[in-house]
Amino acid sequence: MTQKLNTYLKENAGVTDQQLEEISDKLQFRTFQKGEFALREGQVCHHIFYVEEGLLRQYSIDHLGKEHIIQFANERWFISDRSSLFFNQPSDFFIDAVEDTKVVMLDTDFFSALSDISPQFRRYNEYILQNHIRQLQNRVHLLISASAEARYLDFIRLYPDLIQRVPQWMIASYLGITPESLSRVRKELTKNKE
Amino acid sequence: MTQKLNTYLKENAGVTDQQLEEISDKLQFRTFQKGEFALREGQVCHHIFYVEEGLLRQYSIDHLGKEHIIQFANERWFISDRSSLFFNQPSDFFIDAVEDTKVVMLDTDFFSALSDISPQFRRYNEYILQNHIRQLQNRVHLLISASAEARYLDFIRLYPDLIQRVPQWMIASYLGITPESLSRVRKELTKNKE
DNA sequence: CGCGTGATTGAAACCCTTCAAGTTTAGTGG
DNA sequence: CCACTAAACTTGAAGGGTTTCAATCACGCG
Repeated sequence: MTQKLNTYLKENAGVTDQQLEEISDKLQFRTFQKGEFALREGQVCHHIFYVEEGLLRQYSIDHLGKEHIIQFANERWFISDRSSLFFNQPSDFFIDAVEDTKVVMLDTDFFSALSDISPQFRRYNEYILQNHIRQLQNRVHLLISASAEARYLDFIRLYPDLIQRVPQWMIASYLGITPESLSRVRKELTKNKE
Repeated sequence: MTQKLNTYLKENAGVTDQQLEEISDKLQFRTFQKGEFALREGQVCHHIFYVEEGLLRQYSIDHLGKEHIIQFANERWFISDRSSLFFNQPSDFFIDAVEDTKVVMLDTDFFSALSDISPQFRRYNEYILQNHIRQLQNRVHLLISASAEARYLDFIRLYPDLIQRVPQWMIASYLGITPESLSRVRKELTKNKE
């Protein structure tokens, strides 16, 4: 058992060492090099990835070959195609490494197994899901109501650390605009600061 | 206990009559007339609403006074501001009735209480949450990658019944476009069919 | 009937995209 | 450590999709 996920679950979800022992067979460890795929379109997703170090992203490629980034996951975040995982369907998405990344791969039933033996984790799991819903709802709200500039400002407010680590064109893709547009938005913003 | 939620939980989540008895104090029944509010911006949301009959919508109003619809909920759907409910914060949203609507109002702890006494419901609750995430992810994906026309086509594919029940300007608001744009999109579509 | 709400249509404006070119940055091999 | 190259970022001009504003039309309801 890795130290980090261990610590994370003990601190945040009140999971005990003994409980972690019981389900240790549902874990694998891996590293992905920058650019390496954790999931490809068409595959069924069999794991939830917990990022110990590094950065993963989930994205689709449309019929014009353009990438659309659904989610980033850096340290202490879970990422997965829950659609594919939970409903056992081929994924529409890719997941790959933006940086060299160390992950823990959790089996499909890791969460339910841990839920069965730990009521505290059960609540924590619900917290994770509710939080995910909240975040997605926020994003939908921004996408239907806010300009490119407002969305960018929200992004840097929410994920200030990612700005340093993610190339600008990926942020543009996450925001649903072109790299050129983001460049111009940033130019405007520095202008107004002076 | 209303017949409909009762039946729903028994059929979909394997909940027993006895279990339903135990938590019957966490339920209230209400009707909302068309236009009546179930939740206003600034209030803390204390319930999850299960729609037995009718149609609710959740939306925000921006600084220009424009409405942005986050979600519709018709028969057999749950709706709530989970952000406000789960994290006990004032809501950014309104929920009101698009049609006269009969609902069951579930207390904040209804779901966790039922989860504690029914492992089957626990899994069903997780299913609901996962499904919600899947739906929201899909919507984010459409919003960052698809044109107004494509988003509208997706809407009528997913919610064919709502087309009949929801005024066009609300659909536009849900899609993140103006009523005028939606009108033009529809005009184009009928043209191409001929 | 007349009023209000929702839907449509047109013209101009605006935001963002596209395409193309140029500049900067980062990584690689000599 | 420099030279080279590819990738990322910037900038400009033209175009497209969507919005805005205003006017008109359609419909249901008191």
